[in-house]
Amino acid sequence: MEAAAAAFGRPRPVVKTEKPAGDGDDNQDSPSKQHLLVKRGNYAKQEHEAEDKSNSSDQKDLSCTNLQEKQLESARVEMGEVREENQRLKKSLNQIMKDYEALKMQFLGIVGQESKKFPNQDDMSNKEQQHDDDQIELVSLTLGRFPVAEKKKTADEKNSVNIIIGGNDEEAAVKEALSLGLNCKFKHEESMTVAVKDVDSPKSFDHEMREEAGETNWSSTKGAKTIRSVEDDVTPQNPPKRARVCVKARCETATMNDGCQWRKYGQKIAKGNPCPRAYYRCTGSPTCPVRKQVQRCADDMSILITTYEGNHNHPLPASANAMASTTSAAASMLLSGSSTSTAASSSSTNTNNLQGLNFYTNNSKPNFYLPNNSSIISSTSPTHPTITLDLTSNPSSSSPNCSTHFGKFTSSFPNSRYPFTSQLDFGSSRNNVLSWNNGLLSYNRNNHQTTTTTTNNIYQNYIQQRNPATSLPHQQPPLPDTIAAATKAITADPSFQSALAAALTSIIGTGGASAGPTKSTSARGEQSLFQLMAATTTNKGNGCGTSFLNNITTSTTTSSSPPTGNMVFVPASSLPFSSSKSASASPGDHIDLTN
DNA sequence: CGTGTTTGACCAGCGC
DNA sequence: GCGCTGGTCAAACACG
Repeated sequence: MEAAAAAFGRPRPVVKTEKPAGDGDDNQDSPSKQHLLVKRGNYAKQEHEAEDKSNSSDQKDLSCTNLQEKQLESARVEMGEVREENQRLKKSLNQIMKDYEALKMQFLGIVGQESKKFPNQDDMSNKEQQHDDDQIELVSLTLGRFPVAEKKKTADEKNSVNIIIGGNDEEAAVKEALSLGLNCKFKHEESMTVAVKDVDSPKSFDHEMREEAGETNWSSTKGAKTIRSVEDDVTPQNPPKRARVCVKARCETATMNDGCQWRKYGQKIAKGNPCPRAYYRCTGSPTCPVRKQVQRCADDMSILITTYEGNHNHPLPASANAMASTTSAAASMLLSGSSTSTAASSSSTNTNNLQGLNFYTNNSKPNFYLPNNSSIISSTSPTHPTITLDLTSNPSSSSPNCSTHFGKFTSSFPNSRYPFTSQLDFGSSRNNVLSWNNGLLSYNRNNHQTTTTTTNNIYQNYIQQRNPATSLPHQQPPLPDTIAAATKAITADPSFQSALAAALTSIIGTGGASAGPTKSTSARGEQSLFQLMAATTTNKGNGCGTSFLNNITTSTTTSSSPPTGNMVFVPASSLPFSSSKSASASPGDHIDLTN
């Protein structure tokens, strides 16, 4: 209760009032505490003075005793007031929790309706499906402090997805793990099923590749293919949409280190791409349905495209949780946004306000990243949504679209009737710049909306200093207000935060090396970005491990707060990397958080 | 010996 | 029906 109250930035007077006055309390953490302590100190002082007086004169004993009694009485009265205040706070918190529950139920209802709109396929069932039916995992989107998040995760284990956004209030400095709501539970079937063995995987995959590189040779002829999805439980009445989460990032190693344990079970040479596509299966649990495909971009070998499918049905380490959160959140966004595909077909920019989570879809804006719309449209089979978190900033890419966007959060929801592609263009925000440049991921927070994006990008300066020969990412041209607004809203989406943060985590975790889909990935006890950020920010006194993430959103909506500076992440690709087969060692992990 | 990788074979869906 | 393709399986192999 107290923790929850603290999470909402409320003082906690009860603790102090419960203690007897004058017990030598040296705790002066919070202003409220200090306030109470001062009061108590005054009382104690008065009492002490009264005692002195009583010692000096017996005649004054009676009056002093009366004074003490009065003081004691007043102290009791004040304690009672504090108790009342505490009760009010509790009531307020209870009301908030009730509101939250109501909103959550509303959200679940909306999600359920959304999924019904897409009675997609998925007649397949496999050996692992039954298991999943019994054990639908929870995916925790934790952008805040982990301990509570983990506890909550274990508490309400099934069919739930927790999105915990750390509070950004003053109480963040409190040591105890606090979690601030947005603890969204999704009915697994509907929203959260990221997973998915996208039948259409080849097409969407190829399509993304073509989008990225402007390539046209990639095979996109194949529609839905083999459905061997193991993961998602599919009820015949309400088959879930299949979603895939594709993360693009510059990575020189075999795979991105996302914290999970992966076992490679296959490799194929996909048509049109000389680079083989590797298939990995999560080994965190024997029945874990999560799989991922790893393939390098044909045009830019430095770009690693990792496609995740499925939800983990086992506990994940914090670092792995991040990526799981990414996939879940991204898929959630995608699936949520997909419901608006119909509307999106008639408008260039569409807003889907999902329980406060703004989701924008865009299907026709030329500015948006859809160089090859036709392939989506030509899709005849009810394909599956693919959301792409593009953290690559490829100045040298042959694709003009590539060069004009720092980071693209692209989701394609191919639909035979209402195909659309939504793109979250990180680079379009004038306040935030998240970009991969030469393997360096930079986040630039600029709270002054009138300021251009890159002017204050210390990271870019840093890049230039480190590698003057390196060309800076393409300057983001001014974008229409609609896009900017969409970007703002998207970046304000907790799901987006989660996806973004998790992607960052995965990339940074890749570290110099990592990658490895081997057992060593998690054996090293790698540290997630969140943890690193939490430690860093806490040490700096921000007191909130999620301040970084919060900044992402708050900076887009507020211009009053002073700029907090830039954060520069140096991922693996910019560092010497090992070419070992397992590529598990990550000595080069380097995170440079500069303020 | 256990675990993970490699790699050819196999399966299934789709287009012609 | 056939071929192509993506995806998976599983035996052989490698590694610690």
